[in-house]
Amino acid sequence: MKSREILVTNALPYANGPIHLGHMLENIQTDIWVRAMRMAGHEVHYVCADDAHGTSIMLRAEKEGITPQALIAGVLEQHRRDLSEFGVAHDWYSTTDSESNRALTYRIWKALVAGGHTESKPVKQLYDPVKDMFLPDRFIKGECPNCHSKDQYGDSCEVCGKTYNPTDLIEPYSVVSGAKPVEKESTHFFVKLADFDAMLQAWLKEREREGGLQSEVVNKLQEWFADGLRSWDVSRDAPYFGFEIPDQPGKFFYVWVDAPIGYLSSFRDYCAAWNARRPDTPLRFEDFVERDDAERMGTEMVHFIGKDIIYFHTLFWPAMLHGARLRTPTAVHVHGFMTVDGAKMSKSRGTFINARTYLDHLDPDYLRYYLATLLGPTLADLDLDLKAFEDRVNSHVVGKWVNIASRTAGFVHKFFGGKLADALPPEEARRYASAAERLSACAAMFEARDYAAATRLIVEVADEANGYVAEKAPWLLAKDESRRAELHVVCTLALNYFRLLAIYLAPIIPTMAGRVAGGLLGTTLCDFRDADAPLLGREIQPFTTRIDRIDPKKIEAMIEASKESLKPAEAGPVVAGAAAAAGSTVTSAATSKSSPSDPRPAGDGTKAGADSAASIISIDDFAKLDLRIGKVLACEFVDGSDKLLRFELDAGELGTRQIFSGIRAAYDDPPKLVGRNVVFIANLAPRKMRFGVSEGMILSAGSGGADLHLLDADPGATPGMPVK
RNA sequence: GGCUAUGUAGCUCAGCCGGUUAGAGCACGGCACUCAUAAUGCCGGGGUCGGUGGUUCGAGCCCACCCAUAGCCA
Repeated sequence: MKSREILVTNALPYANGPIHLGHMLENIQTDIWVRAMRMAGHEVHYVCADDAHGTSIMLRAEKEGITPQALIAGVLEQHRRDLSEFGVAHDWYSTTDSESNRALTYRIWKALVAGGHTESKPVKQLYDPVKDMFLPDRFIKGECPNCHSKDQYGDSCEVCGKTYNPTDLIEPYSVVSGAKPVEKESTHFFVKLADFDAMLQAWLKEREREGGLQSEVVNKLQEWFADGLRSWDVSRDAPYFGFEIPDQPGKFFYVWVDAPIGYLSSFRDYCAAWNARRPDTPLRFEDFVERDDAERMGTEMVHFIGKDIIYFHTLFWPAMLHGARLRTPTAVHVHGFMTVDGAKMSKSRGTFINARTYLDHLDPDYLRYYLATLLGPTLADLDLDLKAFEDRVNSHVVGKWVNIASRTAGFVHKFFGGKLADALPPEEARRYASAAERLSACAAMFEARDYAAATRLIVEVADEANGYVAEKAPWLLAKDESRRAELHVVCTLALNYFRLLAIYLAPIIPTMAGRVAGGLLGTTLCDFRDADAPLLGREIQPFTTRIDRIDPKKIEAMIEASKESLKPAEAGPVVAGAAAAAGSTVTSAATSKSSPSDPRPAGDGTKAGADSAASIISIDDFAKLDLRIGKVLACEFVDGSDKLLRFELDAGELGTRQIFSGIRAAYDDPPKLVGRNVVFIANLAPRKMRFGVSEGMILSAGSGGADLHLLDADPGATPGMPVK
């Protein structure tokens, strides 16, 4: 198959609250897709960002007594950490409150203005006379005009379900100040969607035909055309946290204008960083974004979103792009929502689970696996049934898959010096080929986002593997010395079944699959084609990597902790909204503690949000680093420190180096690291520590704490070799 | 209220263009095995396919209406 170049995004989490399991559903779905497409040989760029603007953020920052910039910077850090610890491997994670996003937003707006696709007209809206601001519907409450329930929001009644206008409320009041809102007129700016009617209908049909849009999504959108596309109000009055509209002081872009543009500006920042590091193989932003370039290059742009934000992504977004002569999305993949134990996530039941709370108790790959068994290409909602979650992960992952290796590897070490057989006899070769052939269908299932089908197939083959082992009964063969060759073959095939399954499980449970396959077989899992031929004649390691079963006590503890976590957060009704939504306009228990920090740095094209991962350096800066391969000669705990490990590295021509590294939480068995090649900075100024002098720094990936992973070099790298 | 979806064994789901006794996994019961993290293998019980009516030689699958659930309604 021809290798494709794909820009992938998932919806931007709102920077007003922590990542919760609803977000994780989407991020996991997208991440599995990205990993699978890469394993199928395609080039995928996966970016995301925080959605940082809007009234909610502004008010929340005010309430906490900090600037909105400080608020979103703190949240951004949390979001990045939570997502990366779940194994969601965004290539770039930015924020919509960046200078590059401002520039792109302005460019698109100016193109729309120049094309005559905008208009302005007066709009009457409810206004808070005390706070001096216009009130979005969700910031007005009052008595429902239909059922007379008290304290209902301005757009719909949660008791009777009736939708209405905020002006219909009886005894309305502002959620912000409590004042009675008054009607006030203001000029708003609009995008004339009707200009794009024909273009959008054609685009929808074409995308549906090519599989870029689910037909139920296109069906749903028909109602918009049936009623005739109205102009879209894209402006908000000050005070508002967002981008001011060019030449219109006091008018700001509605958050939904610059949010999707954030996909592109995040990607632009990523391209800049990429090109600084790899000028020889540049990544051209234009090839993915400019209409003509994208068409010429055949690049794709794929969005993953929740069903709540369909129309933003399939009407407004393509219209804006088209109006600005930019490429439109190749695909918008829509998923349903997650419920927990059959009901909406509920704070009081403890089923409103934040990503962090989950991570405190359970391994992220468990959830990734469980969700994969449920995820299909439809908009149907998924239920996290906690009992099923426990049972299925324990049965499939541990009982079936890991068990294959765990029950056969021992024989290989006991009788065959840890080496796999050099060849398989015809029956076993046929079995392997047939399993590989059947599993190869997984690649297409992953691409079609039918992970449930892929896991079904994987489980089927795992069952077959266990059946094979039971049928051949290696424990009986082991008792008969004359049947050693047979035993060798059985274990070799079983371990190859295991490896085969690991390859196709890798997109779903990358950490577990990588750890087990790496630890036992000494192989990496990054290409589906590795499944074509079995691993033969190869030495394997003893089976020691445990994948623990889910302990139900940990699930209980997580639920308890989720109940706890909302207690300190009752800060008042900033916004409530549909709390279970997994899309981008989600708010929830406010647990972020942003430290007071400086406001936005001067706009110079670098990312705002003030943090390390993003600023751009020149090639010269990079050249200053002397990165080297070091072979671990010794590694031990450091007395008096619970964070540090002491390393002695063989640095080749540089001699030996002593380095203290704060990775003890992630590597609690230091002798195991001896013999490994690591990457370290050789020209870092030596630093005297209480325990001795540290002569460099060892590189590891991750967010800190137990989430740190040493970098490995492929065979061929020798101590002292420079890393460039 | 309108629209789009969803509703199949205790649980989570699969059922291609309507076609013989409706499938899987988990859970449950029995047997076997003891290599393996009480893991695995074999056998079994369990469903009027949300409801009602209709089209058809034949419907879980098509049509109508109803009920429940979810999301959206610029």
